[in-house]
Amino acid sequence: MEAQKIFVDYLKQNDLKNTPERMVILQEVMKLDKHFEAEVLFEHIKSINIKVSRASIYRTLDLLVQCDLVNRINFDNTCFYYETTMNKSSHDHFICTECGKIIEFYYSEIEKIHKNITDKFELDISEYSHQIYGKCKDCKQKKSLK
Amino acid sequence: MEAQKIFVDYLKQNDLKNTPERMVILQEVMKLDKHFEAEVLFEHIKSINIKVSRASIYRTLDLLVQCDLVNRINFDNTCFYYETTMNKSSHDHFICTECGKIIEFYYSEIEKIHKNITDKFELDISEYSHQIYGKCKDCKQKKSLK
DNA sequence: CCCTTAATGAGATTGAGTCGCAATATCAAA
DNA sequence: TTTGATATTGCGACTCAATCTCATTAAGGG
Repeated sequence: MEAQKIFVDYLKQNDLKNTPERMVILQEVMKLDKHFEAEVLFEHIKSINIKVSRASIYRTLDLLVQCDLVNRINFDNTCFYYETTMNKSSHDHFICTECGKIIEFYYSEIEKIHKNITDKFELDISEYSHQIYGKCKDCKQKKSLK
Repeated sequence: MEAQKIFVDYLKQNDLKNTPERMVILQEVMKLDKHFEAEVLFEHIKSINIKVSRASIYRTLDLLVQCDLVNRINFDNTCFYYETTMNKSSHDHFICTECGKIIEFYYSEIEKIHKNITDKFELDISEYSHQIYGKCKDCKQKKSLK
């Protein structure tokens, strides 16, 4: 299903209004295929001469996370990062602490673990966060050359 | 090995000085058996009439993390949480988004995944972060009674 | 077209965490 | 011991993402 339809439906079902600001934000977010920061999105939208306030950026990103069009990820505690979920399967991230490079990975075991925990403790899992930090191949070699 | 000896050795090996502030912080941290916030530790130490500045709390916690006596965990992006590693094996956390309850869990598959990724991408993993969010058994039931 | 209700923008505010710097303490070597 | 190079401390100022306030504006059902 198309992202815009999902979002519009979500708004309607929750008595929220379909505003130009929300549509612009969705549209620009869907163009991004990498992880991005709220501030960067704000600057980007400003740079194409569309006026949307910082507060609306944050508020709308929250909505997009709630209707599962966007994931919010906490890489480094400096700020949240966002990524669209469309055409992407569940995945986790490796972050190189030297150069910032990000490697996405997927292991079905993760899902099995979550299923197991859900059953064992009778939980209702809504989201999860799994990041690995370290040095990537290149940075590891650079380091050892010194 | 005793925590204090590990810390003192670490300081010596890195040309860092053994100061009363550092010893007090270590001592108070080791008394805590739950996850705690830097600010709470700061207030606690102030409350027992020991004078250590906020900056020293943060700086010393960083050192304790570096010498592996303490883990730094990012639960909710409001702030970092810390926990001692002594007498504890590697584990991850489930955080109830309703009541804040934390369940610790361990699956050896996580380590296998990390080993696999390390080999595949030739990485050098230094740390990882794995949290699951949702409702615990109690909060799930409360919710469904409404 | 109205009217209720939600949304927006601008700027103030928050709060964890960091930084700069002068004053002070540590500790190895003399 | 005493000295001196260097690390550490504390304080307060600062940063910066994110949130909040609130007056104004807009959406959209009836």
